Amino acid sequence: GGRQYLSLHIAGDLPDLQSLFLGVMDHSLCALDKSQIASFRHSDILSLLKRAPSIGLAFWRHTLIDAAIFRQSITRNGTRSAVARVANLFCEQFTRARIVGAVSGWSCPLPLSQTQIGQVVGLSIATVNRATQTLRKEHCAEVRGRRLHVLNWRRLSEQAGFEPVYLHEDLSGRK
Amino acid sequence: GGRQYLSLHIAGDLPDLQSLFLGVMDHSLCALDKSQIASFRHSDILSLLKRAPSIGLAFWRHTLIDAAIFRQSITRNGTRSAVARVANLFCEQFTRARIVGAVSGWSCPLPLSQTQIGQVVGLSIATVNRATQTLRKEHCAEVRGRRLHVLNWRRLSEQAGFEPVYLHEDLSGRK
DNA sequence: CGTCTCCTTGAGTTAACTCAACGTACGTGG
DNA sequence: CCACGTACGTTGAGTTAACTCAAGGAGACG
Repeated sequence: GGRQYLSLHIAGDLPDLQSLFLGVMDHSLCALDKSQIASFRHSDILSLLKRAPSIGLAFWRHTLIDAAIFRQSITRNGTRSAVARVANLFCEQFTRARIVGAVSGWSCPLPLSQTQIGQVVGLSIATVNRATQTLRKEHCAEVRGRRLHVLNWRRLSEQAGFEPVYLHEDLSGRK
Repeated sequence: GGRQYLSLHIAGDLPDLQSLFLGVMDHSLCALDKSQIASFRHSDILSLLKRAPSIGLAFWRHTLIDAAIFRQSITRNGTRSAVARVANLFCEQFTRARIVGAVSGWSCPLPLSQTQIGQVVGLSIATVNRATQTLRKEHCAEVRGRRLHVLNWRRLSEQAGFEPVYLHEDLSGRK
């Protein structure tokens, strides 16, 4: 029943670690924005990991955070209303952009059409449109020119039920 | 908006690898069936990984499969109808049970009430009830006494749109 | 100027939800 | 043995949130 976006990657992500250990890709990647792509031979990575095991642990940690983001998608698209889903997506993208330093003022990149937002949060385009309008009218957030502008973070994250723990941005959490 | 189950673990799974590298748990675990729990000190695991790095890679691979299962949950709960969601869950549980040898004949454990199934696939109990009845009437599958009985695998997996690639059961896929 | 993509809006339909009630099986305590 | 409580599955009626479909408007671009 239609396309489903599984996750959105931003600068610095390693979107294809899966292929390192699993023979078959169960999904595909596509670029939504201007991208630079670097590719590495599996053999090179594996020998790097052998020489510097701590890098392997860091990659592994990255995988764990990806999984946490997937979990968040499940709860977001599970029980919540349309407005809450869209608001939650906005919160996540803004927070992740902040972590990698892609925020300027109260805005960050959001290279998604409303159709694509719908494919992320599992809603039809009409519903997405009405939800974004609600958020705009309530001065929570708005999208202009492929950028997300946060107007009132507190209200937005309340609408979203946003709990950013799962992003594990506190790098000192490393043990 | 209500409880949301994120994933179901079965015998042999390592449900808490996350805590190894991330300081905060963003979710909790609960037992749905009789369970035996083994716990290990992080320090012990880390020193084991140092001595035998290939075990680390195997754990990492496990994490990647978990992530693949999360992705599948996202598509399952995203665009599909109630019957398709429930059927898909049944297919996944049956296949995973088969991989670990927990299938006897055409049945496997399914220690979930209809309420809990709803919390997995994001549906109300009434809808889950009607969906399971549909599957039963169409002789696809039925649940009796906390066990899932598959009556017609082909029809069930068609209803489910089930594509088991993501479970990566082919261990030779390891590189 | 035409075309394309995207956003917007309205009207009608439907799938799923909510709420409430009832049946059945099972276990427990009197 | 019976009375009771509890958990779970089942069913019906009414409501609603989201969907579908169709149309129109704004902006970018050749």
